[in-house]
Amino acid sequence: MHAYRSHTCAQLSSRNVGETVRLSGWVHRKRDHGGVLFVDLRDHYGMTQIVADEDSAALGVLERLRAESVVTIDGEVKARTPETVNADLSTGEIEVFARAITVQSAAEELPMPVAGEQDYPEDIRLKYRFLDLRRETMHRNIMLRSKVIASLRSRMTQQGFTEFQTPILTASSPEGARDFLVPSRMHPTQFYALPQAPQMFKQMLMVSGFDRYFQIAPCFRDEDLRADRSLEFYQLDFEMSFVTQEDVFQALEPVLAGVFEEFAEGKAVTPSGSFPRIPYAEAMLKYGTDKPDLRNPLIISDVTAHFEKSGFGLFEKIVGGGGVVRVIPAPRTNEKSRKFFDDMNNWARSEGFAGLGYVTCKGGEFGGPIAKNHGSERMEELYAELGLGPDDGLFFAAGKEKDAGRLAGAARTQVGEQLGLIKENCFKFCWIVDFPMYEYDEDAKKLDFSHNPFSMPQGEMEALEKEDPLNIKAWQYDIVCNGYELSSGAIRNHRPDIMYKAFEIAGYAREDVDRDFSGMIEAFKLGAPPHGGSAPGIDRIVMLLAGEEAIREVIAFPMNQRGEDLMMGAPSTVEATQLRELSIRTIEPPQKTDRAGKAAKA
RNA sequence: GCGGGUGUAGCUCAGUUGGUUAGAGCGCCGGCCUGUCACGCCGGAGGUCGCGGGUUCAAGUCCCGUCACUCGCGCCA
Repeated sequence: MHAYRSHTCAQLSSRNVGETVRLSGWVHRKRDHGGVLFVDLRDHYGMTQIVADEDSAALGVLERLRAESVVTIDGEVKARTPETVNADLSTGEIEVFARAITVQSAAEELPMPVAGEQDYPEDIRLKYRFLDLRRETMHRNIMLRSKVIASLRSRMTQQGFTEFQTPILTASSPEGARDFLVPSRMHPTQFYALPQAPQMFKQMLMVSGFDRYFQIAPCFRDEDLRADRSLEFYQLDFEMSFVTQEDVFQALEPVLAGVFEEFAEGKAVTPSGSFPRIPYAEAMLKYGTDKPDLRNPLIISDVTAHFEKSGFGLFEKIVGGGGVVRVIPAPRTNEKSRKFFDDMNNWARSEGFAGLGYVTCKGGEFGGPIAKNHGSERMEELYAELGLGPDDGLFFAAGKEKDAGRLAGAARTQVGEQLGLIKENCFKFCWIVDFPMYEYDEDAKKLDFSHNPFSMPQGEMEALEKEDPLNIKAWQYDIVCNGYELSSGAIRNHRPDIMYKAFEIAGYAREDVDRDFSGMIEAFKLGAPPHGGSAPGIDRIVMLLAGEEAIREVIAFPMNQRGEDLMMGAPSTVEATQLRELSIRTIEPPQKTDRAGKAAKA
């Protein structure tokens, strides 16, 4: 017999009754009845009930063992009597009568239990991640992650993509997020950077003629964390040669729709080939964000024109000053109390906005200060134009276009949630397209790239030369699912002449481009195919499929929101000799005690 | 850097208007229990009410500060 097991804890059934078996696993739960004792023995695969009574040598040992101890049980498979069968357990028709036990690892008292699905503080979960990962939901999430990645990989391969690896130690780039830097021992005072994305490398692979690249790529960005964003994350990074935006869409839609259909457990998924395409400007108006949740049926409207002249002075003043008024319908809120509308206003204030106006409507009777001052006749006009019914309320977001748009977008989500309008059990995808190439930077008082400077402008050189830069769109696109940005991509600018011109508009001299992006410019001067791609975020995909609200729930060993690994104690101070080798001197030596409890080394 | 929320036993939480010795469940320790599957019963240990200061005859409760965790804003082409 094998040293540790003849079967897993999920394998035995009534077919095995009478067999002598050996099982190994964790003591999940213990039920001690004195003369008879039950143990739920758990491994990766499942659970089997172990029984011991006074005829068993294992009884005394099992009585003293704590939960989560690891044991090997030798015993016999016995059928359970009909009234003791456990229908909730796949092995519930049998149990194993323990003849002998070997304790592989006796567990001490646990800082958090493994059995049960109760919530525990995240810092404890992260410090004892190995315990947390034993729990059913986490274990399932991590397994799902692996399956999703395997599925993505095979779907990409089937579409003729080739998997590559690109460097982790690479060069810092002035564009984009803050880099993680790695000091070079061999080149004192110089640093490598961890890749924010393998952007340059995948484009270089296209220049190298490989045609279709992909990679499950680790990416690193030294920016503050969010529930859906960590310092390190994985992307399904891909790039294609000789393609238009349309070709990229047709390559990615079946992969994403396919993997979601495969793992969505029956939830509706936007079918491949029918992802709606929403221009950026339209998304900002109708949804108040460039990552709209299409499960929410509410649509924002601009009603600025209605308030150019209005008895409601505040809005008239805002509009007169170049601001806008946007509205979010609140369908069938006639029965809602005044408190509902006031709470929404308080919510807006707590989010840091000036406030959220409202009009109530009950059987066609308007209420609230806006309606009163604007006049019911003009309100009726507005309602008719918006197609609102006599029992629909209305929320108002007014101010500078950027602020009002953002408030309207947040309010759209809040109203949708409060009124229970968000459709559940579905994944609604869309493309956001036609991102502007440039935007006006209010702080720097100059034009700047609004997103990726390496995207091809729509209209190419002609547009750059003739159009108002603020009207130029880029061949740039995002995929959004249920309000999460899943991927960002572009048709790249592979033409040095257009590149120089694009940078010139944003105020960068030819020498700046040559200095900062020499590798890419050089490559593009020696024969570059038109190319483009995208990079869906794998952590977010798995998070959505797992029904979780934080990527930490689908990452085996994540950091907390402060970028700390509480299990490993990272980041940490290092030995002075290590720093000396790297020609590094730290300023303001850290005095803090780190998470592992060890004092920082001076 | 800024704002919201939370902080009471190892864990999840309750704690009234500021008023006696701060409670419950789970876990832990001891005892009992031969059919449980969140086993049950009896008993016990376990608390710097995050920390510091203030108000008060009296603070878990009120005030100020601070720290930790968390969510968001800024940031993230």
